[in-house]
Amino acid sequence: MTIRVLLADDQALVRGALAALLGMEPDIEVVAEVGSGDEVVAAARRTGAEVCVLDIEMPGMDGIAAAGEVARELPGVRSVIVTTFGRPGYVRRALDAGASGFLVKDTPATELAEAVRRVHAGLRVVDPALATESLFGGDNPLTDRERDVLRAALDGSPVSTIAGSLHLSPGTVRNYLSSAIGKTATSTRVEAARVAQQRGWL
Amino acid sequence: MTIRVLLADDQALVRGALAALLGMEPDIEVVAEVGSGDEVVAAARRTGAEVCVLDIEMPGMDGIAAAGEVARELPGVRSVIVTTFGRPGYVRRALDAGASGFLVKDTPATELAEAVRRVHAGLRVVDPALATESLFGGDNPLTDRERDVLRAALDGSPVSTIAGSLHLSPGTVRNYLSSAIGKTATSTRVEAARVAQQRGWL
DNA sequence: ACACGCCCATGACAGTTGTCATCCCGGACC
DNA sequence: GGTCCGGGATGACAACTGTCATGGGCGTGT
Repeated sequence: MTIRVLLADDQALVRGALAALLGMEPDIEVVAEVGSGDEVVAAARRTGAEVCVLDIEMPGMDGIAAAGEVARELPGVRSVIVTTFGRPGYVRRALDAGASGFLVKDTPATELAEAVRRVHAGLRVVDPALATESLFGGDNPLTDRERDVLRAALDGSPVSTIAGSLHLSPGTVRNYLSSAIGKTATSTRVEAARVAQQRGWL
Repeated sequence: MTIRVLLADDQALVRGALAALLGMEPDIEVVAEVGSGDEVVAAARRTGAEVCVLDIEMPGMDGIAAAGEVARELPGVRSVIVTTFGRPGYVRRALDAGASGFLVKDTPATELAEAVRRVHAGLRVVDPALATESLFGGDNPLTDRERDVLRAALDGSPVSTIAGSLHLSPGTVRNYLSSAIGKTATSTRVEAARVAQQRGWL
């Protein structure tokens, strides 16, 4: 009696490699592999997956959103988030969305299978270093609009462009940016956007 | 008689997964795994690796620099670059440094082993889509100093900070930025920095 | 010797950005 | 009803940024 696992990662090589890694465990069987978050629920339902291993950074629906959809649509199916970036805000968002596990890709390869087993048994698994950091790191102080303008400011576009894409007045955009710069303790909109992103606030 | 492979990737989980993937091939043996570019040559020499599979994005020495060191220090040992980002400039730089292969992490998992075999046999392997793009994408038009200021401008720091960290006059920094903005057809320093990075010009 | 390109700098100018005060509107909460 | 907070906006001001002209020094080719 094996644990049926679904794998979601947009990088085919990494996806295949993870499948090979998990496939070496006698008690684990990879029953589905998908390359985007949108396909997760359908594939999990079709193949009867019991645990979903989800990357966050994917085109279309990201791993956190996919975990949320899985939790709503397929009760009993658990999710483990596996991601490159150990951003404090991600952990909170992932667990709130209904994920049961959270690992960063620096963790030793042997621990993935162990995490899958634990999650399958109904336990929660969170990278310990990240767990404390996310508790201490505090909450997201940004308002909805501040997040919007920061996302639009990430690539360094001028205020006029941001205002156009959000259908706001340039002056309003500058107000939100100024407020976000204050909350992130930075001095330019791009610094504020990067800091916010690194903390998982966007 | 198997092909002896060294794996370098800073993400332990991915590294282990790639090892599992390659380990499934009967004619390939993973003889070393390292987490940074600095360890590559020593580990390759110690274990008698014949092919090095190198990620570009690593702390310390990156995969391209490591491939260059391997080519200089261990003639006969070949390198395959495996990276997340298919940036046109990377291909050129990697091949110039002495790498024999270049793959992006979107490629199907089955092709990695095949690439290792080809490279071991003395052939060159380059992702076909990227090969044409890098030929057409043209060369890096930036001067050394322009690259320096763009790297320092990536996170959105104000000119005064960039000038301080490079020991240059603020006016000089603005001149280089202005020139780089022109060459990248952008309108702010951060846009220029991001465009240059995406093309592998930094 | 000369031209060329890169490095480094200064000064001036217009345009953009960050800050602040101030306003209006609509919920939510006491 | 009053207070607070978020969304949206305007106007003014100082600081920063992008552009351009102009200068000098240094190394490489012809």
